[in-house]
Amino acid sequence: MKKNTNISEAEWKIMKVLWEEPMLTLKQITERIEDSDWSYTTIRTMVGRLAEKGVISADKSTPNNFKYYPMLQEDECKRNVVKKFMSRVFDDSILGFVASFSKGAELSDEEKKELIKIIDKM
Amino acid sequence: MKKNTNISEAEWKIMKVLWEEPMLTLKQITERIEDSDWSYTTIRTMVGRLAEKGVISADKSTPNNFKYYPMLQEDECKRNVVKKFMSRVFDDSILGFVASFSKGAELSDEEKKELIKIIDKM
DNA sequence: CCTCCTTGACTACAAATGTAATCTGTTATT
DNA sequence: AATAACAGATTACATTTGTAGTCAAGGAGG
Repeated sequence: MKKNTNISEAEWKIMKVLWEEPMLTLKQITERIEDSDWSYTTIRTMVGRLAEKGVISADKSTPNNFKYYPMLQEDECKRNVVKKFMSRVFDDSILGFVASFSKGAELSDEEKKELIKIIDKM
Repeated sequence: MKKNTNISEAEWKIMKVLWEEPMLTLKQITERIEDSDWSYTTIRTMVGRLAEKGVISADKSTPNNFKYYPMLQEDECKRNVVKKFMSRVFDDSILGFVASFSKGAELSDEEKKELIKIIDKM
């Protein structure tokens, strides 16, 4: 297996809070992880791994109070995982995806309108 | 960690061929896995694990020539992973997904039309 | 009947992931 | 100063995943 830089399922939770607010201490991250029963050390591990992977980095200028921030853009990461996911499950067929999605979710009229707008623009 | 029944990335390849054509022998599966450099035993392992997870099953009435077939429906599996994926990456926002997707892919006019139809119907 | 090939079963093993506990150094408190 | 409380580093460990090798049993060929 070659070296891996993927963001794992659990790690996404961390990334979401860091993209929302860059420059958070471990403690702050912990506070912002919603409804998770992870222990502090678990989160510490995730953060460490994300740093190893180069997805985030730490500002160590404040000892005992490192601030963590993303090294990769949310947008780019999402685009990447979408691409992989679409290929893995739907052979890149957006139609397939939407068909599948539509059977499991409801859309408001607003959302529909929004969506159609995006699609038209593509 | 609790018992896992997810279909892993690599396993999806197997499942795709089995959903396409149920009732295949290992050999046939091997033949149908496109452009993969997996060895026979690797595929054997995957198939074994899928069976353990209850995703597929084997018709053993023909000794030395087991036929494998899906126990779960393609549709259902896809809906499940879509749900998980959407929650993990996009907090269930289809808008977010489509916005992201649209930056990495092109759509033909046909596809757009199709898509809009699906969305309208939702 | 004995040998070889095919098919299926069992074993292997490193990397990734989920989930932490412990240890150590520093800061704040009494 | 002694100690408690926290932050960061190191270590742990079972599962899952990717990737396969080896072994055993049953048929095919000589």
